[in-house]
Amino acid sequence: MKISELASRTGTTPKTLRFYEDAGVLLAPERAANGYRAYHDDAVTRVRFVKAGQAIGLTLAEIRDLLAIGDDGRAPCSAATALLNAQLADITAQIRELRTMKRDLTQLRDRARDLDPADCTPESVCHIINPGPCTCQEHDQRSRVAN
Amino acid sequence: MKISELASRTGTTPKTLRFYEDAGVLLAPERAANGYRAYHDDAVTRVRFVKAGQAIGLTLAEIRDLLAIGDDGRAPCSAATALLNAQLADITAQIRELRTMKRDLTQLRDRARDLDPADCTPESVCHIINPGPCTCQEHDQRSRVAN
DNA sequence: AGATACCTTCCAGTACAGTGGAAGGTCAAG
DNA sequence: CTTGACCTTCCACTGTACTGGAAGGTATCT
Repeated sequence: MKISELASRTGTTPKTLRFYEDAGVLLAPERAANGYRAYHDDAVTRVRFVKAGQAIGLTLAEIRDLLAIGDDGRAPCSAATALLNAQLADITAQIRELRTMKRDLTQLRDRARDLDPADCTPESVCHIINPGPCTCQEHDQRSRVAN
Repeated sequence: MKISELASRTGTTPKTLRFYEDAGVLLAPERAANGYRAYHDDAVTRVRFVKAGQAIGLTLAEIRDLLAIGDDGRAPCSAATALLNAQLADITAQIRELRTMKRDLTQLRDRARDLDPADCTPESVCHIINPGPCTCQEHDQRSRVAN
């Protein structure tokens, strides 16, 4: 199969597939007499695996390492499990961080509703986003913006 | 105040402050006779504002635009509110996406517990991450692995 | 023969927020 | 007078996953 067929079979592009080869996630395929890449059917599986990995947030480097283990004939089970757990911890941390952000953002927005633009002074540049020494109570420990 | 003082007062580095100036979030300060940057005290406020913006996930470009409005003498209130709402929507979407990922990851991990490494076959490269047509029930509407 | 739709390689650029380092100027202390 | 700690500019690089485009070869259709 030529590169554009592999691309359409896997929902990607020839450009991306060549990039994956460079990145080491796809093995260099055989070449036809004319120099065109000639993929086996199992390349489809491999590309799908790459996409499955990406879908759970793995980087191409992580996917490449996992694939390299399989290519060596070893079962990537323990590496995969480790990655899964690391990824889970990572995602969980990211969610926590985003939730904190969201809470802050919501607080800021709710506070902005109660503010009169007339109160705007450039003391804190913009007291909507940076509730500094303006309308509200203040004491300068950076615990405020982040809270 | 010289650049390293501003840096230590705001918990950043001279390098970053020069970068911020290039990026347009910090105004070019006056220069001392020797060419050194000479910052006013309000630069501290400005840098803190930048950090407050970053803490809620704004990009330097967004922060820069907000600051430019303030620098023009206009109150950035409406722009700030709009950004806040956009940001809120964005973060919410990101959280949703991460939660989906987390659910998938958890499922994968739980399934991996029940798998025997002996079942590993390279059919799906790694059935932990890419539960393909292997040990388990599966049906993959697109023809499965023709390799 | 020409058009077109592929294919090849290689180089460069995107977004983001910095960081590293070289080459050189300045300043205070010893 | 030298040392060391600053400061200046400028250029390049980091990581991530591509994307764009140029220059050229190939295959197929008309």
